[in-house]
Amino acid sequence: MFVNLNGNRVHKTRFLGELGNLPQSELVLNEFKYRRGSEIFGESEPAEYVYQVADGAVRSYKLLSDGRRQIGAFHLPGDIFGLENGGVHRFTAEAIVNTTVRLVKRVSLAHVAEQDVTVAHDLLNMTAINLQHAEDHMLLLGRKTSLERVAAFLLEMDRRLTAAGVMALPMCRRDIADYLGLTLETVSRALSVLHDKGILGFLGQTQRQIVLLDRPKLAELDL
Amino acid sequence: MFVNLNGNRVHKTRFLGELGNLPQSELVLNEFKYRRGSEIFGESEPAEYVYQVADGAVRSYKLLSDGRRQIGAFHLPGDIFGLENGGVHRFTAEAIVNTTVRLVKRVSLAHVAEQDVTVAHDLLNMTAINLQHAEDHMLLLGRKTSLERVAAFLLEMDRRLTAAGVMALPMCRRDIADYLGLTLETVSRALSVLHDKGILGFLGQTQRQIVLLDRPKLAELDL
DNA sequence: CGGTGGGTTGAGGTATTTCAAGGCTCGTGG
DNA sequence: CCACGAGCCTTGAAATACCTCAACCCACCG
Repeated sequence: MFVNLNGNRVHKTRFLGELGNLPQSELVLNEFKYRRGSEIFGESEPAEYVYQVADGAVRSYKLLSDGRRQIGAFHLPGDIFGLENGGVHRFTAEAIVNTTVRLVKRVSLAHVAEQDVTVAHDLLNMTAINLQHAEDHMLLLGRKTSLERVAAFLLEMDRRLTAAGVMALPMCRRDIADYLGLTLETVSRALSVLHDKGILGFLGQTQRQIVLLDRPKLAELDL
Repeated sequence: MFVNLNGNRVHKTRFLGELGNLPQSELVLNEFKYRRGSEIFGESEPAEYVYQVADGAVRSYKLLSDGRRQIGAFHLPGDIFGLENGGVHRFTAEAIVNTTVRLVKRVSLAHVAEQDVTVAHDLLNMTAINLQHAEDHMLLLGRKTSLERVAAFLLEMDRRLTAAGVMALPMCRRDIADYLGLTLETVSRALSVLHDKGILGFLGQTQRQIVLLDRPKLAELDL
């Protein structure tokens, strides 16, 4: 083990799951740790690696020149991100909390895909899943009210990261806002409304741990 | 030639371009005509065919239960649409004007892709292009002002369909609005602003033919 | 302990929507 | 050939959902 320039720790491991049963010999790679807030890759940088979240959480986003930010996706343990068809990243990716990622060299993956049809198939599948998420998110961003957006967000997170009834959100209100095309105040108010309606509850004082008390009512708000 | 249930005309032809150099024998298929406003396929219908616009224009959109609509993309001559990785359409597609499409059976395409690596590659490529468009559109929908959205729309259409300096938009203001996450009035006002600033001009009384007089200024508004 | 990084809440401002009126074009039918 | 209605577009005025600005609270941490 050693330490890289960002103070992030590094050691060897193997890529897991989702990419079919890869011939592991081809795809041994590094495991990396990124500190809360540090950048994993930048928009328009050459895409050298493909990443998988081992532990933690990642946001990927685009910026406008004046600093407005749109988060396109949150990546949670098990998720693969940074997969590009062209050679260039189209988002910036940052660790939301201290995060461990596994990575493979993009070219070696492309190489394997040429040999192995199932891997090529998996690549297409993953791209299609990303596309579907983006399509659903366009509907949310273009046409839903703030309450509907927050409800949809909670349901998405509930689906993806609930352990035993409690949702421990890794991201702050500003991240949620930039994901939903709102301001952090509007997100906060929408959560308060849902809380007042008895649809959700908070655990602890941190406001990051949420319990969904009435999923059906939340689903009604989604549409 | 014959006429189908919708009164749309049909005859035989061959699929063109974009899918590499397909072994054409495998992919002979029908050419179809859809009348202005008619549905080509519906959301969540099984995806039997993949389509290419030969002539005309198509919108694909999602609806919320109360009728709010988000158009995810416009398809212009040469564009392929209705390509699904799963077996189900995730948008409704409608002809904006009288439109001719070519179509191949999805299964036969999948079959060819299994044999031919370059076709599989093209499929991934097309999905990745759709993904990129959706990602860019999320930024627009989540973070841009109405003027920026309309400017971006004009630049996109300029790039995709300008013939000799004049842009003949096939879609109405409401379609543009539902694409940009705005109301038709807001789109109309934004166009008026751009017109007043001397950035664009109208041709004829129809307001569908637009001339970009100052592309650099328009690009500034995009960001 | 004081500062910093979240988070909530209130008050006021504003971009966009909603509602409404009017104009133009085009197709249809008397 | 003209009248009429439907569709499309623009523009104004009023309403509103969301944003901005600001104050305050709390937890955490050097």
